[in-house]
Amino acid sequence: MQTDGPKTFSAALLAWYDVHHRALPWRVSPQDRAAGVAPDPYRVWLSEIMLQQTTVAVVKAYFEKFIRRWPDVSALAAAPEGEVLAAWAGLGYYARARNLHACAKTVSRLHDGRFPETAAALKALPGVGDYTSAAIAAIAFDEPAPVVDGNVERVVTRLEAIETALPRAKPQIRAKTAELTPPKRPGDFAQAMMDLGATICTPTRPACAICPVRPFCTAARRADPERFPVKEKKKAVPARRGAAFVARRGDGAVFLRRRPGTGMLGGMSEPPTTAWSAHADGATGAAAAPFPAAWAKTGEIEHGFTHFRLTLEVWTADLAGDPPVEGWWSTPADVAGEALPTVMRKVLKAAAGSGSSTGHPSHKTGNSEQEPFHDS
DNA sequence: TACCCGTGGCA
DNA sequence: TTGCCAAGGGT
Repeated sequence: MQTDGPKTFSAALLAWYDVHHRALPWRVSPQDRAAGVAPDPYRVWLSEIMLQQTTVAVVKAYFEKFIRRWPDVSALAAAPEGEVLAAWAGLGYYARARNLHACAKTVSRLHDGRFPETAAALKALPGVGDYTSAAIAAIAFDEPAPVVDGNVERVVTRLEAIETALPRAKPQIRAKTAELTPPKRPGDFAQAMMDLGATICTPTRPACAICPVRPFCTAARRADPERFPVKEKKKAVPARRGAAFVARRGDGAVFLRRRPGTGMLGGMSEPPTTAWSAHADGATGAAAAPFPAAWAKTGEIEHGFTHFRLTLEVWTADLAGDPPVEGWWSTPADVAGEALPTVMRKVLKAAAGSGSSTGHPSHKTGNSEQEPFHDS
């Protein structure tokens, strides 16, 4: 006869986590935690915001960069928003960065630089919702709050073979998670659930054979874990079209402007673009340019957003003077540090080295000044 | 409630 | 190529 495994779900999961937990830059290991090392709420919060809908692999480098540059919440609060957005560029969902900065200022001023210690109080902060408030409360402050992210939804719907489709199943999942969460080590438990979802209870081909909580799992017993979670079908994403206008100066600088502070890519930088029309015949072409110049179409880029696919014509012109619109010249040395979202970096790449107007992204050749200088 | 909001990797 | 998915939140 074999020895009995742990009697409770959380005991089985935590025993597994003690051995197989992932080592992550923002994480205190269960061993260190047991030895009395307290997580830094600032690091927990920063990592949780970055991890919203974003992969661990991508977040690591951004997290290290932010911590080096802004070691505590007051340092982050003191930074200009533009610098935070520039550091965030490429991570996506830029409202997160604006809310991150707003939250840092709130904590720094209203809370004297210390984060609230309950899920309820944390949830009042900008950018901190149901998931993040529970995660911070559990990990940083040992509150047994139910932490439900996409991993937990998958694990729990499989455990219980929940047939209700998401998002309607959320209340049931949350209730079951609350029931499973132990009064001791709630932070390790939450992180263990997420590690389990990320490494064992994966969306496809889950590794049930080595799962530490298989004895508790209904879906594994029925041999159909991949059916869960059941989700509503998503609508097809529409296409939009527009044009971007890259003005270049003799020294290679490009002309940028700042987008409106809210909405799509809010507060981020861009070369001037038209509105992005849902119609294929939307205003594009040189006539749609923000100011007259010898515009030449040098390419097109495509970019997938969450709710539409964008095709952007790329128009290029060389300018002698300053354009009659608000913005600034960004030299080749400065472009890397601009708050340019990925879609706009694609535009600049498509415009670079386009003096011969084929539109094919090719490396710079240094002969990009053959268009007549024009206008001002 | 349903929709808005980025990006990159992978089957 | 297309769709799905990743430690969701705001409105």
